[in-house]
Amino acid sequence: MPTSTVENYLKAILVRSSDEVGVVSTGALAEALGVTPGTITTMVKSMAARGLLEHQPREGVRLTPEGRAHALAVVRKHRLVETFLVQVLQMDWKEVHQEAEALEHAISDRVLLKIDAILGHPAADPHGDPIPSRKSPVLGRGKGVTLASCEPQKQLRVERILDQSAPFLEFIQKSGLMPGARVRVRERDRASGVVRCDLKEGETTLGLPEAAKIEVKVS
Amino acid sequence: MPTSTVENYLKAILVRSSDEVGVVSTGALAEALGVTPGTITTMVKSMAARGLLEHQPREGVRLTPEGRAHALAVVRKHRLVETFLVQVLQMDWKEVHQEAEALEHAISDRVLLKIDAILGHPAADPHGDPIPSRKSPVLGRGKGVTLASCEPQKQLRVERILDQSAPFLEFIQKSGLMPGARVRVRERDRASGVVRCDLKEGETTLGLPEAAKIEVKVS
DNA sequence: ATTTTGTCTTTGACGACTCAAAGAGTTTAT
DNA sequence: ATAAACTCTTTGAGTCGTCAAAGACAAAAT
Ligand SMILES: [Mn+2]
Ligand SMILES: [Mn+2]
Ligand SMILES: [Mn+2]
Ligand SMILES: [Mn+2]
Repeated sequence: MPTSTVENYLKAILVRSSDEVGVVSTGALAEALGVTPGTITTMVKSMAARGLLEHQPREGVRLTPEGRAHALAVVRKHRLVETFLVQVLQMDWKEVHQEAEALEHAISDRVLLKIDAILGHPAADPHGDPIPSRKSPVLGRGKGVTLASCEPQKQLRVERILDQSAPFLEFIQKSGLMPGARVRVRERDRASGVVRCDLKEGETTLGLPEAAKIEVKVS
Repeated sequence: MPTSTVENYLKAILVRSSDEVGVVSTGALAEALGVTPGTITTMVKSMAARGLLEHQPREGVRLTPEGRAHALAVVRKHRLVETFLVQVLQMDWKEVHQEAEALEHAISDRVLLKIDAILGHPAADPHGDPIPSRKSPVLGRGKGVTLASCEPQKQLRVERILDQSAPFLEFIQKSGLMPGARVRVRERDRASGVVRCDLKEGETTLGLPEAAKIEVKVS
């Protein structure tokens, strides 16, 4: 059984290996996990010895099928727990990511089955992130259009928030841009870097990089 | 923040310091925690240095007020989680102790508040163990009568099961002796060491040491 | 072609937790 | 009173996860 440290490493690698080859640099991991590069090299060697990943020195790291399977299981736990905390325990949307960060390592598969059943096998978590199913080794990653890239004036629906940081989620909540909300881009001004949107409850304005973190779908 | 290892040590000490002075021997802890005596001595020294307990070498260990408060908080978490797993997630009575053993270290106070509220601030867990409240530093310990010590022929109610081991819980469940059940001791034979009880659903027979693990109340 | 810069790895060290085995103290039996 | 038995502590060592600092490599600049 991997420790929770190893599980966090696996998750960080999975979520960053979006490109075709699936290689992640040790530097990116150091950044993501908040440890020094030397620590990453050490851990990565021990994880490679355990068969969880392959390490090309000075190149990067790639999950083995076993490592990938375990990483997906952890992501599944994380997202089901988040959904449970919001829907059953009525917790605040902005808090659940942090809580799930710990619970994902403590919840057994038995408990997870119960949670999944009570929730009715949801497909996405409260941030719109897809919940990997037990059988499909998929992890959809921000391929859709965003408020920064969509056509203006169309009726849209918020699909997914691509930034879990508390201040950003706070803003999303305040302005009513949570997943499921209907929204329309009134204008997008490249020069000033500003996007203006209409919502049911009034309007809201945000910067282009922020708009790019809100995935939408034509509806 | 104590690690989960330290939390388990605190809990083990609390639950074994039932006597007036509240002293627990390092040997008893080694036994309870499944580590060697030398490990206990080492850990106990570091916990004493952190102010969680006092250590009289070759005598034993006693929690400080701070250590005691933290231990009670962990026990509270454990028992509320057990209750939640049974009542909300409908998990099997015999499994929840094991699950709670991990979750008690991963659940935040915020989540605990929600759980406590949803359950309606219960006073006892599924085994009948009292749930310490946030304010009362109490931990009632098997002071009542048991099936081995009560008067025969009286109408009783099962209050508490004093053994969390899976096989024993399995037997309790099978024979219908779970907390809340009505029961009457038909006969107790010191010579053969056997207790015979009548329940709503038939009768059951058990040994004296086992009967002593079932706390009851006249009803 | 060198040098510089940026990234990655190695090395030595540490804290937390654990064990096995040897040592010290205490209690009980002879 | 001495020995035996029991319990507890010490010592030396190992694993895991981490850091700081020094070293190696590769890409980019000159
Ligand atoms: Mn985590
Ligand atoms: Mn999420
Ligand atoms: Mn525990
Ligand atoms: Mn219990």
